[in-house]
Amino acid sequence: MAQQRTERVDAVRNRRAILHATEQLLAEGGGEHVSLDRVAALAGVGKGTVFRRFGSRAGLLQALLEERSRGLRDAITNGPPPLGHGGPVRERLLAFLDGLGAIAEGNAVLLSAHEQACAEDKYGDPSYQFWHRHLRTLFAEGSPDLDADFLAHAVLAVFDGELIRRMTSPDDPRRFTRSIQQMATALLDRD
Amino acid sequence: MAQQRTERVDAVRNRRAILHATEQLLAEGGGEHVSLDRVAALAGVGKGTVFRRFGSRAGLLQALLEERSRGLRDAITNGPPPLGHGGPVRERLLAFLDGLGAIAEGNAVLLSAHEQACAEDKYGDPSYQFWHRHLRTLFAEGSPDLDADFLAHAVLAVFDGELIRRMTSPDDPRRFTRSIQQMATALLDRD
DNA sequence: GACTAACCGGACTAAGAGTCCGATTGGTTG
DNA sequence: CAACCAATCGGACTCTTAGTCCGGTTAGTC
Repeated sequence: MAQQRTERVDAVRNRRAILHATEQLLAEGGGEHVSLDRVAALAGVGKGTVFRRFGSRAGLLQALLEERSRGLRDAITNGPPPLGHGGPVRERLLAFLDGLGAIAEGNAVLLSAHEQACAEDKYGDPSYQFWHRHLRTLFAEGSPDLDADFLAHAVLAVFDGELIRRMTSPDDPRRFTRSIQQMATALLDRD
Repeated sequence: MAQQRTERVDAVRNRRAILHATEQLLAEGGGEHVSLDRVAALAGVGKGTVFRRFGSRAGLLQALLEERSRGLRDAITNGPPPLGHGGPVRERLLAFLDGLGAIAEGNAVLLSAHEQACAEDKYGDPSYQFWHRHLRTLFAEGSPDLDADFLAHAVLAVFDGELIRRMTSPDDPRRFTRSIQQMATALLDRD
């Protein structure tokens, strides 16, 4: 569990620089503007360093996304209800979608880039699997007549960067979250 | 409306050859196996010809997909209920999803390739807009309390090539369609 | 049969992902 | 402190693919 050998300080510094450069490029241009050449140049490191740290373009974006969502994951795993275990399904579902929706609304460009990079291995992504398991559990309890596994995929499929960008405007910044919360609760059994 | 000048026979022949070669490559390898170099070589034409006909990789896949879905579009626009206009919303929704689901299940690889190629202009695709308008109309009538525009996008977001491939097995070839029909009807107002 | 506009093909360019290896350096050990 | 070495660095290199360009060819017309 403990790291086998402490990471060298230059390695740590470079990893930070790379992540920071990636954020910056995402903020400037669109997600397609982030080539690894550019990231390396802006971070002031060589291209090889980027690949040694993150393995691939997909790995880099995944790492960034994971950093942004670690808090929500922790809250679900260890925190109190309604995010953590326990409490009524409806409240837990709303709380989860509120959290994930906020992350998505704040990182729509990153989300698009990640989708494109992970192309069709997105179902193997650890974060994806975590969200999916969580949703599946909630739907299995709250909507026993439907296909919970499918519903979990369906809800996650709506978290599309471009769709979110189109739905999110300054004067209604949470329309996406509100709509997906309405949709998800409509899928629960009516009492 | 009539074509300005009849297309030359070699042009027609080559277009057919290109589409056919694309189908064949999609069937053989995965969607990422279809490079335009390969398509041109297999079709026995030059690369320039592929681009002159279809404009881009995205255009080529779009054309193929449109060919597969023209029947459904026609049936919705001009045919009798439940696909065409008229009749109860629930039946129209089920009929539409049955049709679109069948196309998707039969062309999952093409769907994946198209998603990747169109990247993030998929909301501008004429077919997408057609399906979206149709769904939005149905939800607006059948589910007036929810965000119909959003629901239409949400349902279409689930038509993901990779997801469909994972859900479709020989001994339950229509699980995807069945599940999305259940989901969609659950989103309609209960009577 | 000649004319021309549309069409053909494949060499060429551009760009980006991922690899490789000689040079460098942080950390450790005596 | 000095020497050592394994982890790390960087950028040149390869490979693949989308898309462009233009000289040569041909289908359809008059």
